Amino acid sequence: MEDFTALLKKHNLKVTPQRLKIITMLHAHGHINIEDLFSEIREEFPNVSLATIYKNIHQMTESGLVREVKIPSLKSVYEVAKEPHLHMVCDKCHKVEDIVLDTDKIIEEAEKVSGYKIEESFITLRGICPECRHK
Amino acid sequence: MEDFTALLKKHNLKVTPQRLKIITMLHAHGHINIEDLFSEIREEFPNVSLATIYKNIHQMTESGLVREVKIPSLKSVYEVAKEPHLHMVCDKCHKVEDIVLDTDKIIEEAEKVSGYKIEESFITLRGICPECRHK
DNA sequence: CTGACTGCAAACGTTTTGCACGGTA
DNA sequence: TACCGTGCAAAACGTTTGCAGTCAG
Repeated sequence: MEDFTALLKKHNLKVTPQRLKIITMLHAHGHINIEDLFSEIREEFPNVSLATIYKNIHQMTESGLVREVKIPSLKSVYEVAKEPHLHMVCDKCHKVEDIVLDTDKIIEEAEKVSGYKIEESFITLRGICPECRHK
Repeated sequence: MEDFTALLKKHNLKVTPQRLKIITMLHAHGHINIEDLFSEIREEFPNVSLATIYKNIHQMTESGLVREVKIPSLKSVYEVAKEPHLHMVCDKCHKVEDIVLDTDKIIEEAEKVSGYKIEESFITLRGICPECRHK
């Protein structure tokens, strides 16, 4: 995905420089929290308001363009919505990575055990990343 | 588990009426957020302070007696720490339930794919509970 | 041209802190 | 008794809101 202008239009959001920058940052970082997002955007738009960041992140989240990811013991981070995936968090360097895995088995099992009709799954795995292990 | 006095002592926390009440509430509800916890405890201890709730929840979380559970689109809830389990959240009635499931397969698969050494997993499944489905 | 978006400032809700008093061990 | 825990009030945070000016469509 490269054309963020089209992405905004697809979600019925007007294309503004601030919004393009937000999506570009989310895409570049993979995952980023509000505070870091704000200070990075400030470098290019010194007058950008924190309120603008919040308003836009909420609009984008509601329109389905962006997703909030809640991770234990970390601030919420945001990502551009894409195919379902798991989150890996490193205990040492605190980076967040996506991995794609087939979760059908466990969902099916959970439905059987609980009687729920499951709509969505949120899986976060905590541990040590390969880079930190080899230090 | 019934003896909350012993549980507190085991975690090197002094036994106070407020702390006993907090654990009793967590245990009774399974999962509860700070706001609800506060108002329920107020019924028995009208002068209890919100600061006391926060301080104690933090201490209990740090000592490993209590766990925070972050759930998408809900406030954080807290639970008495117990064996590893998944969380089921109902989209309609918003209740949170625990289920115990074998997650070894998916953890193993994730370790293989990512190269991480996984220490802990956080799995939340969103859907409709049996009670809400049959209405 | 019109409605939506932005930046600013104020308001708001939640969580944390400092301190004097009281209770546990 | 010594320290830790409690309640209260104030402060600190993070997030939201209202509004006047500006910009995208």
